[in-house]
Formats: sequence, structure tokens, C-alpha cells
Amino acid sequence: MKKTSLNDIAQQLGVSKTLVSLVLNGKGKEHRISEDIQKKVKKLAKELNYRPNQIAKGLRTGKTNTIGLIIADMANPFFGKLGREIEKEASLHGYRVMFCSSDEKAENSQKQIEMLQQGQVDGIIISPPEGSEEQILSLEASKTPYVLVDRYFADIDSNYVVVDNFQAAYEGTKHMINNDIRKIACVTTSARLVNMIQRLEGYKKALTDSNIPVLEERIKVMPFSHEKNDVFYAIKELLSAKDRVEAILFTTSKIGVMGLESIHSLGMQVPSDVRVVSFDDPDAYKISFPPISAIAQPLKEIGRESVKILLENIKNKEHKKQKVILNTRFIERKSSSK
Amino acid sequence: MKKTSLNDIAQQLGVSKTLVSLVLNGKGKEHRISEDIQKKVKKLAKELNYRPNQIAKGLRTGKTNTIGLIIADMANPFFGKLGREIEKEASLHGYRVMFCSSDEKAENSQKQIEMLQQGQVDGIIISPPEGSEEQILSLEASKTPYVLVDRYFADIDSNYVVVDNFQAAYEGTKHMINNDIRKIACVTTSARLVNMIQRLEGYKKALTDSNIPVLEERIKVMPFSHEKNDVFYAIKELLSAKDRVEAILFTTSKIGVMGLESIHSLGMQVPSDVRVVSFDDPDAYKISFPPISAIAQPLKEIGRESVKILLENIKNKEHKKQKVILNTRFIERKSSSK
DNA sequence: CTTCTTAGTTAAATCGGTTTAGCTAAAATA
DNA sequence: TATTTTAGCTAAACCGATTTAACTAAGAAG
Repeated sequence: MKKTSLNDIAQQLGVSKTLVSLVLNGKGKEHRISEDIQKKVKKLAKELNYRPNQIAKGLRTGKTNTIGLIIADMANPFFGKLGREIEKEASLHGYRVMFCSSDEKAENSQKQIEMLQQGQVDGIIISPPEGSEEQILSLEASKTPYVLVDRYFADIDSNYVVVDNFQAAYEGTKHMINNDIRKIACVTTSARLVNMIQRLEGYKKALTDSNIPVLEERIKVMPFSHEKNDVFYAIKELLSAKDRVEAILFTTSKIGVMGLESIHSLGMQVPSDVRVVSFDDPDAYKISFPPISAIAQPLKEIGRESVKILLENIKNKEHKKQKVILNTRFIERKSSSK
Repeated sequence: MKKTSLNDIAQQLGVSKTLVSLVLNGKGKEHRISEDIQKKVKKLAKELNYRPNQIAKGLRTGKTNTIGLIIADMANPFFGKLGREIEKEASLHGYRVMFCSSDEKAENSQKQIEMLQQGQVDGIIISPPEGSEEQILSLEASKTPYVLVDRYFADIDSNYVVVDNFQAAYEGTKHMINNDIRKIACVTTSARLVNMIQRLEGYKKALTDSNIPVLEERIKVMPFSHEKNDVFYAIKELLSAKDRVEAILFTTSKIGVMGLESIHSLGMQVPSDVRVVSFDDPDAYKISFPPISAIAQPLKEIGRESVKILLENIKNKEHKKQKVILNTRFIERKSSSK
């Protein structure tokens, strides 16, 4: 049972494939194809279960109705949920999504961008890893429509959709300070990505605004590609120092989850031994006992906005750059107060 | 800066595009193209940063080097991780992955299959929702290479990769019985999917093997598409009955997470008020306090096997059907013993 | 000196659609 | 009646690669 092509239909009806194409694309009226023939074509197409070959269509029209998505890791609930929202929104507009996990490695995103650019997608949504500036510039140069999410590069004029990371971290930290906690650590990562820099800045500003000194030994920056062990030792240091911290701000849920595991395995309890606030809001934080106070990102909106902007750029390649900064939502749970 | 095509290279060198194509596909020797010209072609291709248009290539060769993946929901960590493993394995073989979330709805997977079949992918890995038998039969009829994961249909001879759900549920239940727990409930879903049936059967068999009566009121089957509320009321019933259960087996992590939230919001504690064992092993279970005993599925292997089988079927469409049943791993944590 | 090899190269078909430009016959207008 | 318009349809180019089936010129063999 071979797939039926335009030609099959055309031949069986003794008409040209041009006609069949026009009719099936709803341009029958416009090209004054007689009602009679239009009916016949549609009927036979249905009977033969005709599905246009998107590859052929794509070759001619230069459109694939597919968007590429490059994120760090779709197994990470933050990116998984974001990916899902992007998929949903794209699907509403007739687009499919090709997912790529970069593992935050510029060499991976490099390959993925190249792959996606080989005529496979109409545009790209990317959460650019550290050191991928060149890649973004090359997207720009090749006029590939793209939107950055989660982070951006200050010196590159791009479309992007991010959250107000400074404000988010500021609020999270302030919340603990307002609960009479003053010895607050921050465990973070990738010191060079703008979103992480802003989170750290927000943390610092909240401290200084309350006249609390910012101590370098209370800021633990995990290596580029961090493992459970890295986090464990950081936590251990923070919690075993003479001047032990009372609380920790985690700047990603990946670190947060590892951090909580570490806290537990050190035999400590939240919040009695140490208070916790974390960026992102994975399910884990809701069912954890106690539940973890979280800085939730508006994933639905991020997804919706990024797709919207991308599609606008696909339609009109000269569209002016759009920069969207969304607000986070602080969710107070039991983990962050004495 | 337009993309360079084969023709561009050919014209600039004054040779035919046939030659260029042959050289760049490593068939230069075979077709005795002179070393001299080969070098020139390769050099210019590199200079112009030539990338073959995969759409054009796909049209001609009928191969896309893309596989389609249809899962319930990539935001669900179980499927997210599985998806990631599939992506990894596919990528090792030069394949990309198009992700689709069906939300366990047959109408969605129907559309997604149709979409993927329009010449977009070389094969499909699908976790078929309830009621999608027809769709699988049509995949079969159209000779589309496909592999089922997580579940299968008993009356359809398909490739599939699943785990031994009966044994897994049996072990999980038995573990609690061995800890002197006898009043064990099971909260499950989708009573018609084979994997869920087997999980329920495993639970029942473990009880009867220990001479514990199987009570219908201790088996809560969540509706097809369940929400937090559904689980909440089920849990409430189980824990407020006169003959209150001492433990619960959750047959998916989605239900498990909702269940744990419910337990907490009822003011109950694990394991003192109720013991818990759950299928799957999301991060949430590791950082939950107490950590949750889990029936972990070998996601890496499932991903690897399903891709392997799919690629074999893409290479050879007459390949005989392969059925792989993998073992789960029971991870004892603090949630399941008194 | 002709014929056969062989090395080196290419024209053209093909994949399955979309789109442009134009054709034919009948109807309308001059 | 001659010309223009219009309705209805189609041939052929095109997208950018792969692949088949030659074709040419030079050297080898007879």
C-alpha cells in the first residue's frame, strides 16, 4: 500500500496535478475550478487518504512548519515543562517541535544549530549555553529567525524572553531576611550566564539593603557542569563552618534538588537546621516534607511569548527585536521560616 | 548571505553538480574523480560552509534521519527522562527526534501519527494511549517502522520495549507485606492499558500469595485523565475508612506525587501514618522527607533498546518483531517500613 | 590504423509538491 | 462577423539534492 501522491489523484481523474494541488489547497474558487471537478478531487483525495508529502512541500516552499528547540536537558523538569508549553503553543499554530538537549555545552548547541539550519526548521528557540555568543551571532548573520529563552547576551541585540532574575532573587532573599534570618548562603552555578549573574546580584543586593555583609565564603558557585558531589561538598562546608549559615538560596532547581538530598544525607532537617528557598518549582518541592518555598517561573507565558515572537519573526524577517521580561512568583512554603 | 547549494559550488568550479555531490558523499574514489578536483571541491565546500539541504536530500532519498516520539507528556519526569535517553541514543546514530505529547488521548496521538507520517520521519516510537489500537494497526498496514514503549496491545504483533510490570508490582507489594504490613491499598489508573492491568495483577497476586484478601475498596482506579482532586478524594477515603489502610502502592509517579501531596494536606505523615511505595523514581522521591521507596524503571535501557529496534526496522522493513521485557529495580527508602 | 578499455566527467531523470505563465473554447462585446 | 473577455484548465519550471546512464578523450590492445 504505497502512499498516494498528487499525481495518483490527477491521473485517476484525468486532470493535471496543478488542478489537484489548487483544489486541495483551497484555491479552487480563486482559480475558478468548476465545482463539479472540485468535488470529485476532494472525494477521491479522501478515499485514497491522501496526505501531502511535507518534505516535497517544504522543498518547494522553503517552509517546514517545524521549529527547533535547544534547551539544556529535557529530563530536567524545568526545561521539560517549558518544552511542553512551547510544544503546546507551537501546535496551536500548526507547528511541530524538534527538541535538542545541549547539556549546557556550547559545542553541542553548535552542532544542533547547524543540524537545524540544514533546512529542517523555520526558526529556533534556544536557551544559549555559556560561550555560545558566536553561535547566536551566526544565527543573526544567516537571518535565521530565533528567540532566546531563560537568558540572553547583553552585547547581542536579540529577541528574548526571560524573567526578572534580579528581582526574583532579591525577593526570595528578602523573604528570609524578613523572617529574621541573616546568615544566608547562595548556591549557584555558571557564573558567566546573565541569568545567574542577576540572581546572584539580587541576593547580594537584598543583603546589603538590610545591612548584612556579603561574605564570599557563603557564595558557592558550582562548576559549569555540576554533579551531586559538587553540591554535597558545598553544602557540607556551609553547614559545618563555625559560623554556620541558617539558610540557603538555591538558584536553580537542579542545584536545589541536589542540595536538599545533601542536607538530608548530612542528617540535617529543613527548616529546623537550615531554611531553604529555591528557584523554580518542580513537583518535588510540593511533596517534599516540608514543602520547599519556591521562586516559580511563568513557564506557560515564557512558552507562549517565545513561540509568538518566533512566529512573528518567521513571517517577517525584518521584524524588530523584542525583549520580554516576565515576573516570577514567590511561593512561600514551610521550608523558609523558623 | 544565502545558503550555498551544490550548484553554487559546481558553477564556481566549472564542474557538474553530480561531481560535487559524489565527492562530498565520499564516492569520489569509487567514481574515479581525480584527486586534484576532489581537493578543490572539498576546499571550496569548506570555504563556503556548505551544508546539504536535508529537505532536498530527504525528498530524493526518502530518508529524513528523524524519528518521531509520541509520549503522554514530556513535562512528566518519567517521560521527560525517557525522551532524553531516546534523544541521546538516536543522536549517537545520527538521528534527530521530533517530540509529541499525546496527553494519553487517542485523538491526539492519531493526529500526531498522521502528521509524522507525512514524510517527516523514518519511524516512530510511541507509548500508545488507551484506545489507540486502530492507529497501531494502521502503522502496521502502512509499513511504517515503529516500536511501542511502556505498554503494548496483546492482540497486535508489534515491536515493544516494556518492563515486567507484574513482577515489579509484586515485589513492591511483597516488600511491604514482608515488613508486616497487611492493609495495603493500590491507587492506579487507566484500567485498560496492559501495563496498568499487570501492575494491578502483581499487587493482587502478592496479597493472595500471603493469604491477604484482596478488597475492592482498597483499589482506587483514577479516571482516564486524572487531576489532583481525584487522587485527593481517593486518598481521603482510604485513610479515613474505619478499617484504614496502613500503606499505599502508587502505580505511577504522577499519581504518587499527587498522592503524597494529598497525604500531607490531610495532615498525615509518611511512614508513621501511612507507608508508601511508588512506581517510577522521580527526583522528588529522593528529596522528599522521608525519601520514597520506588520501583525504578531502567530508562536508559528502554531508550536504548527502543531506538535500536526502531533503527533495525528502518533498515530492514521485514525485520521480525522484537519484544523486550526489562526488569525494574526496587529501591527501598524510608517511606515503606514502620 | 582500427577497436577496445578505462579514466574522468556530466546530462538528465527523479523525488512530490507549488507556482507561473499561458492555452483553449465559449461567451460577451463591438 | 471580428474581437475581446472570461471561465476552466494545464504544461513546465522550480526547490536542491541523488543517481542512472551515458559520453569523451586518451591509452592499450590487436
